[in-house]
Amino acid sequence: MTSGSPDAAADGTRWLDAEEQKAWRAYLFSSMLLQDRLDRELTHSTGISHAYYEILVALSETPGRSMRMSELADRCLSSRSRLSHAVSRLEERGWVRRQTCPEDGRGQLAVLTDEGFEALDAAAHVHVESVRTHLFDQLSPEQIASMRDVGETLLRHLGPR
Amino acid sequence: MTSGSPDAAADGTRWLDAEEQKAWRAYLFSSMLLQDRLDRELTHSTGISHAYYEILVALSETPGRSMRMSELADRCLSSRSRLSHAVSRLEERGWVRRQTCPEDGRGQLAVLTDEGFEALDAAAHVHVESVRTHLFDQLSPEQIASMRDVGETLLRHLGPR
DNA sequence: AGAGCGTAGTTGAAGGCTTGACTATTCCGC
DNA sequence: GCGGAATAGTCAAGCCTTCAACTACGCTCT
Repeated sequence: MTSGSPDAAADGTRWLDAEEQKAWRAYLFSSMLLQDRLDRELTHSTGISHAYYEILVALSETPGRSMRMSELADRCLSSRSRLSHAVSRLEERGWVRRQTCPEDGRGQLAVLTDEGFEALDAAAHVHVESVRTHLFDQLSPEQIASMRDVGETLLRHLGPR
Repeated sequence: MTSGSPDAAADGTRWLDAEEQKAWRAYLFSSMLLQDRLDRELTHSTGISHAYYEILVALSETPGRSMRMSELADRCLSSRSRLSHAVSRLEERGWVRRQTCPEDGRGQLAVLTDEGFEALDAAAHVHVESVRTHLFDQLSPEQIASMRDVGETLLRHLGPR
């Protein structure tokens, strides 16, 4: 919807003016295209989607290579249900296994297996190279700094759900 | 994967250093959270997902409120198959109808109905207000300008598939 | 005219995600 | 320690997306 007035209209809606529209669309489309591109390159050359990759990364970065399901879900910006399904599929591939949590009988630990670590290692090369090619190689140091600044500002607002 | 060296390692992979990691994650997580938030607010208060919204917007901005399927797919960053399914569902709701293209017998035109336009009109208020609240209200004019600049730079690289 | 090729769009099956309901376990106040 | 509330995780149904055919039409060369 392109609508007339730059600020609050008669109906109270604060429509976007033409410049704001352009800024918003450039941001939206670029982030969608970038995510799409990275996900496809990763999926096609390793068989691991970006969502699964994030799970493996999170586990690999933790001492013991294991994490509670809920914590893992939070880190991966995933719902619990989605994570549960994803871990089941990773388990089928032999990359992760479940283990009941010693401290809390309700809890489950997702543990990265050695096979999982190897798969991640292979995927990491591909993924990092993609991020460099499509993001860092395209931007100046100043642009990278602004990108981070904008990202962090938005995170402070969006982070606490 | 957090890996040691800042630049090209022995294996040739140009790993990200700690600062690059932070910049990349801030960008990725903020754009994911933002899209998720906007989509949820729109879906919950209007029953229209962001993907459908984009389709309706594209149609509404065109003279005749109609567009060829392929062109529509491109504008919505959608595959043809995905768009075809989506239009079928919008058709069931009575918001869009299909019409064979006069100039090219192979082609189909998606046409926005009056009901579709009304639904879009209602949704637009909600969506624009969300974008303001979660994006523009959070950023300074300088940040907005950088966001646009970064987005446009990335688009020039990613746009031509 | 007709063969062959490219383009436009659709379809169906397979798999992923979301929602909401459900089970199991722990925590807390008495 | 016991009953109720809260928390952790799973599961099933339904929707969405993807992939790979598949149909239908137009274009070109002979």
